[in-house]
Amino acid sequence: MGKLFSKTYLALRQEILSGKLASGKSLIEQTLADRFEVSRTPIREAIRQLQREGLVESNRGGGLRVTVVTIADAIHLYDCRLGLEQVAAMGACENATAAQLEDLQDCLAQANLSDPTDPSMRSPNNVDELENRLRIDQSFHRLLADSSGNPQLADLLEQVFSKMALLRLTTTYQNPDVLEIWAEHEQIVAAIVQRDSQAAAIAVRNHLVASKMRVVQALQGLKTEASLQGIALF
Amino acid sequence: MGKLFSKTYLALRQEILSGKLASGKSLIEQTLADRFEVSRTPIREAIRQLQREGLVESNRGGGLRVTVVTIADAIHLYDCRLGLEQVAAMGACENATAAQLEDLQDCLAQANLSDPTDPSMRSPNNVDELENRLRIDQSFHRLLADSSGNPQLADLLEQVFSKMALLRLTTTYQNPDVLEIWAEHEQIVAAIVQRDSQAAAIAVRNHLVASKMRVVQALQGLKTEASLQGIALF
DNA sequence: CGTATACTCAATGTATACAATTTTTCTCGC
DNA sequence: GCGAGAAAAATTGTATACATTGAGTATACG
Repeated sequence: MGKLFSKTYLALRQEILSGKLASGKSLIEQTLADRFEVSRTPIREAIRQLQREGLVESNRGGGLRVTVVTIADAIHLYDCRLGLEQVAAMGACENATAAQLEDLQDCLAQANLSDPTDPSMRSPNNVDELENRLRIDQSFHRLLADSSGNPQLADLLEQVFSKMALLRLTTTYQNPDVLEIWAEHEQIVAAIVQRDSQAAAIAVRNHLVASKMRVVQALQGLKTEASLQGIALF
Repeated sequence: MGKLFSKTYLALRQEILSGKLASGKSLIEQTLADRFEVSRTPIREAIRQLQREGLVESNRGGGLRVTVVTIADAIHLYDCRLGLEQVAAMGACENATAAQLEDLQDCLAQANLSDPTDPSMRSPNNVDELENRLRIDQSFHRLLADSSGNPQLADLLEQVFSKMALLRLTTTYQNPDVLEIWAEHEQIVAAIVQRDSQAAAIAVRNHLVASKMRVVQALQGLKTEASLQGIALF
């Protein structure tokens, strides 16, 4: 029952999100078809879907490639989130169901579980632990988007998140402090629970402005580091 | 040099935006292929692109159709714009080039040209004139998005605009007063010219909140009107 | 008469062959 | 050696045939 294109879509997506297919890598239909042992047709369909999600973009001069996210893009994406997630938070104050509020709180609980005041956990060198936290963070923001009761909004945010996921591939491992976020998340949830949309919007704004700053700093750190080694990152 | 799929894409897009292919109409590859006298392959490519733009969506139960925009969707889309365009306006205050500022002002001038205090022009029964104003309005908002210097943002807004264009097919002709907007547009431009991002954000907010209200009222008018006639609009 | 099963048909999914186009590489003349 | 131009290869675009799936219909059986 599993359509071939959806299998290859999932596989490709996984490879992109895991970095196995690096940012900027150009996608050749025949090559992929050979690798996945299907014809070009399902590959094309899979690529189209990835294009819709923003994980694949067209190379200048024709051809497709895995989307490249530059520092400038990162900033721009954060600004998009800033606009959209404030609206989402206000929507959530009006429309979040009891179940959704619980889910949000569960998310916080899960995060706290792995984030005691133990300083060794604050900046874990453990990659699994980091990935786990990232997953929870993504869940949180996705949950927030869904709670807004605005599917159009959730859709747009999903696209932004996809591209940010690409970004994190290069960033977060280098910058565990990005995970100061949980106190900020708690403020957001608190405001939503109280159905205080002004406070929620402000909390989201604070969170995203701070996150943006953290990430940009991390990226610029990476950049100078890379340029010292003569690596062209962006 | 014109690839077939781009021709059929343009044709299909035109038909959708002009209403010739009505909202909700389901798209059958073979049928379209016959009509445009090409094979199914370019049709599929064209449809995928339209899907990316949000003009085509998947029907529950499989199959694709021209996107249906309900009243709820209209509200949701306005909320998305509210978030995104405020950010756009603030970005424009920082990044708009002299040329872009001029373009924005030209846009206003063009609108005023066809909007003297002549009351007969205020609610033109002239369809061409209405379409012209709509075009100018779209240009204005697109220009605003571009002036932000944030391509990601412009991209997201473009998607929103596409769906709104579908909406206007049913709405605006019935509701010429929607075009009270120009005074509001002037405030936006004034703020951007002065590089006052707070004022710009507020002006955008005012404009979109008002527009949203106008459109929702118009839609609800349509709805009751239609239900009186036993027509299921949404 | 109702229901379940098999059939039919319409639509999409997949493979493949071929065309058109673009890019690369090779060679020839300078 | 190097640039122009032609041959070759690689890549995407298009057509078409066939497979699969799913929805609807007819039919046979209880």
